[in-house]
This record gives sequence, structure tokens and C-alpha cells, in this order.
Amino acid sequence: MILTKLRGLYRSLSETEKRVADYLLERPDDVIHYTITELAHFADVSETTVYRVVRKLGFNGYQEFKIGLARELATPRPIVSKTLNVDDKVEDVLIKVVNDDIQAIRDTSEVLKAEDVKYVAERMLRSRRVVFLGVGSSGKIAEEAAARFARVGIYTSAYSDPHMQVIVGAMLDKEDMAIAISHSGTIRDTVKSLQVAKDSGAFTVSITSGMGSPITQASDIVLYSSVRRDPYMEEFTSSRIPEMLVLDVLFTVITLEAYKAHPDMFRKIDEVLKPKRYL
Amino acid sequence: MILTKLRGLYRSLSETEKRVADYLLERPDDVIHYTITELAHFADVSETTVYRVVRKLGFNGYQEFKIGLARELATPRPIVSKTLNVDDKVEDVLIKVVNDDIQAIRDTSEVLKAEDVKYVAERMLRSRRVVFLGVGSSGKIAEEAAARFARVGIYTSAYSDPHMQVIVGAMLDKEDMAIAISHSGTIRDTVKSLQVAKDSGAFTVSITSGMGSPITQASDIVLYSSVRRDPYMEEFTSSRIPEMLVLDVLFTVITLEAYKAHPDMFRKIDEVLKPKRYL
DNA sequence: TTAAATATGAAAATATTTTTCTGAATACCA
DNA sequence: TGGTATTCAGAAAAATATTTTCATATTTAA
Repeated sequence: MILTKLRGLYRSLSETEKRVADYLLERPDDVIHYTITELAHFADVSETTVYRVVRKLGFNGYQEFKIGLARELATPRPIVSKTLNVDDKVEDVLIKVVNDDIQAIRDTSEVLKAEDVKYVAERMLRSRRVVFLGVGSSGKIAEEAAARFARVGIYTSAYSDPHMQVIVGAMLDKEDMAIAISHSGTIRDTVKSLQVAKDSGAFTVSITSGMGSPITQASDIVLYSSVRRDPYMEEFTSSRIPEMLVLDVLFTVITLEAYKAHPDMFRKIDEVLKPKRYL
Repeated sequence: MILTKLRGLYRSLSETEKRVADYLLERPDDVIHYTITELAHFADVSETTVYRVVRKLGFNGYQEFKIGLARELATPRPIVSKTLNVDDKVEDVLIKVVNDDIQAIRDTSEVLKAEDVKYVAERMLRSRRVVFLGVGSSGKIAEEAAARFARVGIYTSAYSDPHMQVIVGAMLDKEDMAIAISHSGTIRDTVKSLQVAKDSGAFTVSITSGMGSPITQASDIVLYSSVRRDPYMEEFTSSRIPEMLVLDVLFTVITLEAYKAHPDMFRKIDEVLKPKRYL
């Protein structure tokens, strides 16, 4: 939880603060025995910087942070897969990717706040229109999300073209909702589009792993996904599983509500799809 | 451990020290948030007395004691995953979806054969062209996959329109490869398109959970993903995570190969994307 | 290029922890 | 019994640690 959060925050930290984060991520077990002065010394920064990182993690003070870290480290640690290696056999890659993806889900479940999902779901159900925004890979997820939510009766659409995003964003108002997807939270086009939607009065949501990233500024509420543990791996894999999970949860909540409201709708959908299938 | 020890020590403590012990035994959860001064106040003794008790417990100092206590009190949370219920709270839904998605990944890792992945990867690397086929949700995955593989130098494209699929399929030959994605394996359009590709001489692959489904007939090789455990859940969630995992594995294998061949390519990609980002 | 914003650490202000010391209560013994 | 030692508790002092404030670089934007 704390370390997961730290990874999410990582990109938004300054160089000096990153030194603290690096030390923390590398040897959390040692840190719980250090005073702030010692940690500052080892990370080669001032106490003030350590203190600032701790505050950014949401703690009121260093002691409180250490207590939290101690609690977290006491819980048995998940099986950490070793890092990917260039000359791994396919069998090894399979195991590692599986573990990594599972870990990504676990991490996401730690940073994703149920109350936020709940709030977004409620708001979504009474929005006139919901638009999903994303470019590149995130654009595909946006489209996929739009299709899924449309199936359960939400009036929704997705835009992955920046120009269309801005145009549509400008036409939204306070009855509407815009959900932007960006893994890093730093994609200019998406941030800008969401800001336009917000300026137009729409309720804005973002799905991102980038805590404190630019997109969070343009969001009324942020649903956090996790960031990969091994930063070196990031360029190798670009799994969208964390975002998928966030959407799975949101979708399931919405679906349950929809089911409560119209229990017969699901049979209908199935009937419509039947002729498209064999069996 | 600490509290047990304290109980063992109890009889040997002085009356004043027992007041500290009593407080500790009664509300250990509170104590980890107190300073020695606060605890002394609540137990109505001096800091010195608290300090002495702590030393008797074998700690070098009060902070060290608190860390120890915090670790001890952190209890691993139980893993509960019952089936989804219509009136579950959002918190419950979150836990259940998380467990379900993790289970989906585990299941997929059991049915996915490393040797098949290896074979597909090798073949993919020496194919002239790779086309991804899929409609609906699977179409989005196909597009996403195409984009990812394109990034590592595979000449690839995706078609989610059935007409285009057939047209393109008919133009492939034995140098080419077609990868169809269909969760059930029973979508007529996709099966037909893949069959056309196969008839044209292309090497055909399918990613599906439907063992023995129609699409497997049209495939030279099948990469299996898992099917949801609870069939009742299927209409509620329609997570694409199993397919994502299969692609993650395939993608990672290919990427490692690409990295071995052109180690500098990855820096290049990052440079191209940089101006699109903040930070 | 200047102005504004941000980042960093030094120093000061607080707060906490640990040590030292003193007085009181009790025990022990000639 | 009176004197001395021992134990106990806390006050005060000393040592440490944490947090706040402020000044100075440094970067970013205009």
C-alpha cells in the first residue's frame, strides 16, 4: 500500500525526492529502524526532503510513516517474481508475466478507493451522457469501455482522436461526464481534452497511475491504477491490465445497479447476439 | 509475542509499572500512535517508568518498541471471494472482481502452453505481415495488440470490420499470419474471416477460451485463455483480462527478441513520445 | 532577459526520548 | 532502635529527533 503509492507518486517527485523514494523502495525493511536523520543521511538529502516525501505519501509525520511501513512489512509479502531477463526461456517469461500481471492487479486494488468508485458509479448512472477519452493504447481501452457500458444502458461514446475529443468536450455541460484514461497521466492531448470538458461544466474523472500528474489537476475525481514495480520493465511490457481492472470494477458496480433496475435487460442482449454465434 | 512477553513479565513489575502494562495490554492499537509522553500521561506514570517497562521488554528504546508492536499488530487480511451478489457493497464488489481477475490470470496460465507461444512468436518474427482479427470487444483488443506489436517492429495491422477482414484475409499468402481473437470462439464473422485467411495460405492463430469451438477448426495453432469460473457471472462481467494476458506473454517474448536484435530501438520510441508528454 | 515558481537545505523552533540525579519508602542488620 | 543499603518513582537535565520557517539556488515561463 505505502510502497505501491510511492511508485504511483514516483514520477511526480523531484530528483532529490526520488533518491529518498529509491532508498525506500529498495530497503524498506531497513528504513523502519532509521530515524529521519539517518534516512536523510543514507539517501544523501536533507531531513526536510525526507519529511516532504513522507507528507506526500499522506502521513502527518515521520513516526506515523514508520509505524505504517512497519505494519505493512509485517504482513507476509507476496511472491515477487524475479525481473525479466533478456535470455529467459519462454517458460520463464510466461511465469514472470503471469506474476507481474497478478501483482499489478493486487497493487491496483490497494490504491483504488472503493468510495471513489462508488461515487463515480452513482454519478455515472444519473449522467445524461458519458464520454471516454484516451489516445493510443488508452484510446482502445476507452472504446472498449464505451462499448461495455453501452451494453448495460449507459449512454456513452469514446473518442480517441484529439480533435474530436476537444470538440466533443466543449459541447458537454454539467449533466455530462467525461472519463479520461492515461496510464502516466502526462499525455498532453488527453489532459487538454479533459480540461476542456471540465471547463464546459462536465464532471471529470481520470483513470491513471500517475499520482499528482497533470491529468489529476483536470479531474474532479481520480481512480488510481498501479504502476509497474520494476521501472526497467516498463518499456518492455505495456500491459493495460491495471486500467482494465479499474474498469472491471466500475463496470460490475454499474451492472449490478442496472440489473436491479431492469432484470430482464440481460436476457435481451443475449438474444440479440445469438444469431451472430455458432452453437 | 511482545504482549505475551509482557504478560509473562507482569508479576515481576512494580505497581506503577503494572499500570503501564495494563494500558498496553488493553489498548495496544492505540499505543502505537502515542509518544512516550502521551502514554505516560494515560497510564498516569512518568515517562521514565514507561521507558523502564520498555527496556524490560527487551527493547533499546521507545521507538524501537513501537515499531515492534506495530509489526505484531498487523494481521494479514483474510482472502474472501464468494460469488457476486446483487446487493453487495462496492467494497465487496472490489474484492470479488480483484479475486476473479487474479483467478482468471491463474487459470489462463494453466491452459496456455509455453511451447505454443514460442512457436507463434518465432513464426511471427519471420512473417512478412501479421493481421489481427476481431469484432466487438475483441476488435478493440486486436487493435490494441496491433499497435503494441507495431511498436517493436512487427509489420502488423488490425481489422475489426468483417468485410475488411474478409478482403484482407483473401489477400494474404503463406508469408503472412492472421491472429483471430474471440473469447467464445463462436463468432461467425471472425471464424469465417480466419478461414478465408487460412484458405489463402496464411498461417492462422486464434486466441480464445473456447476449446473445440468453431474457430479452433480454422486455426493452425490455438492460444487458450481461460473461461470464467462462475458461469452466472459471465453476463455480468465481460473482462478481457485473459486475452490481455495471452497477448502480454506473446508481446514480451517478441519484445525480448526485438531488444536482442536492436537494443537502441527502445530509446528511440521514448524520444518520439516525449514531446507528447508533460514532465 | 526578467519575473515567477519550484526545489532544496540550513537553521531555528519544538517535541520527544533518554540519562542522570535526588528524595522517599522500605528492607535489612548490628 | 538507629543507621545503612536498596528499590522505586519522578523531576530535571541532556541528548536526539522532528517539524517549521526562511533564505538561496535553480528551473520554468513570459
